[in-house]
Amino acid sequence: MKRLMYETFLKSISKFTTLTEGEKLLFTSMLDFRSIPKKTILLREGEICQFEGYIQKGCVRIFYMNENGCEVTLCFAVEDWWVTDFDSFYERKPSIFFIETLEDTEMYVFTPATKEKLLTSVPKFERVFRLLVQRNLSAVQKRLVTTISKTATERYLEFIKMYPSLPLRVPQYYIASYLGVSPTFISRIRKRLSTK
Amino acid sequence: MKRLMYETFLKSISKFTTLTEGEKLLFTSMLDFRSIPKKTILLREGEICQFEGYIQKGCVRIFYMNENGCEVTLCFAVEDWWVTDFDSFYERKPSIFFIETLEDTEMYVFTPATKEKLLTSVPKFERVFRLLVQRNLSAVQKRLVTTISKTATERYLEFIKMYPSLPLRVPQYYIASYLGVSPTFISRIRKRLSTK
DNA sequence: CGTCTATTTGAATGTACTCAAAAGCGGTGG
DNA sequence: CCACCGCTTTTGAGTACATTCAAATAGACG
Repeated sequence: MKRLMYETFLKSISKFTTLTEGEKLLFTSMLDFRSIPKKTILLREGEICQFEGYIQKGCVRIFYMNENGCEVTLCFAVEDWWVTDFDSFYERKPSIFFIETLEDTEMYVFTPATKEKLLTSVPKFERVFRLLVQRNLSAVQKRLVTTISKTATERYLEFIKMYPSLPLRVPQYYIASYLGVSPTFISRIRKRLSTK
Repeated sequence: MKRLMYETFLKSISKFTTLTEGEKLLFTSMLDFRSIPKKTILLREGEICQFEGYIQKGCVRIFYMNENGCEVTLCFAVEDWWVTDFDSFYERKPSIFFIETLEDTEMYVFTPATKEKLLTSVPKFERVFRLLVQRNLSAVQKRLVTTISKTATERYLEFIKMYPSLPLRVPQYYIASYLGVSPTFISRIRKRLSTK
C-alpha cells in the first residue's frame, strides 16, 4: 500500500544506487508526506530551512528578493525533483531565499534530524546525495554561463526547450525573473518570435 | 617530511571531519603532486577531466568558450581551493569547459581511480566531499542571483571585496569574462570609481 | 458581469557593447 | 640604456539590447 506511493520516488533514487528492501523501508519510513496548497510560502528569508523535499506532484520555486523588492527565481522544481536550500538546511544557517508553491503540491520531506539519521544509518546515501548535489551544481554552472553569454531571446528559447511544460504552468513574469529579464521584455520576445 | 607538505591541506579537510592518523596517511598516499607552469591548459572542451586537484600554490581558472570564441570564466581557484569539472570527472563525460593555469601552480591531484578508491575505503570522505560540493553549489547559486539582479558596477565591487588579491594577480579581461562584462566596460567602471 | 491579476504595447531612457585607434607597460635584444 | 615588440588597458563615437513608466488590453474567477 504505502510501498506503492513511494514507487516513482524509489525509482528515482535507484538511478544512483541499488537498495535492499530493508534500506528502501528505512528510507521511506524517514519521510513525511505533505500536501500543500498553492501559493504557500515554505521558507522565508532569514528562517532556517527545515525540510528537504521530493516533489511527488505540483510545482515550487526558490527565489531571492533583493533590496528593492525585486525577485530573482533561482529555480523551479516540479515532479521528481528535490527542493531545499542546501546551505540553510545542512549548515543550519538563516536562508537568503524564499521557497513557495506555485500549484497544489505533494511532497515527501526530510527534516534535518531524519535526514541525518538516514545518512548515518546507511552511509551509502551520502553518495546518493553527493551525486544529486553534483548534478545540481553542474546544472547551475551551465545556467550561469548561459546567463552571462547569451541574449535574452536565446535564454528564453533554451528555457522553453528545456522545460516545455513550465510556460503553461506558471505565470510569465516568474519565467522572466528566472531568466533575468523584465516581464515587459519577455512579452516583446514572444511577440517577435511569433511573427517569424 | 612528506607529512609537512600536506599540512595546510589536511587542515582544510579537518574543517569537515576528524581524521585518524591512518586515514590521513591513506588520504595523502592517494594524492599525486604536480608542478605546472603558467598558461598550461589542464583540460580542453570535449576531453574527460582526469583530475580533481587541491591547489597548494598558484592560480587556475575554469572557462567556457562559446560558438563565437567568446570566453566566460566560470571560476578562479587559488591556494586552498579544489578544482575540477565535477560533471566530467565523476560522470566520465566530455567536458564543456577548459581549465588553465594563470600562474605557476602546485597541486595535489586525484585521478578518478584514486578518488574512487579513497571514497570506498573511507566512506567518511563521501560526506566530506558532499559538503564541499554543497558549499560550491551554494556559492554558484549566490553568484547567479548577483549576475541576474545587479549592475556591472555592483558586481565588480562585490568581486574585489570577495577576492581583493585577484585583480593584482590576473589580467583585467579575465575578470571581465568572470563578471560577464566586456573588457572595455571594466575599464570604464574602474575609471568612474576612481574619479569619485 | 465586474474585479483583480497578468500581459501587451508605446515612448523615452539607460546600460553596456562593438569597433577602431591610441596609450601604457613589460620584457628582450641590440 | 634605449628601442622595439607584443600584449593589455584606455578612450571615443556610434549602436544595440533591454529597462522603466504608464496606459491599454486580455484573462480568470467568483
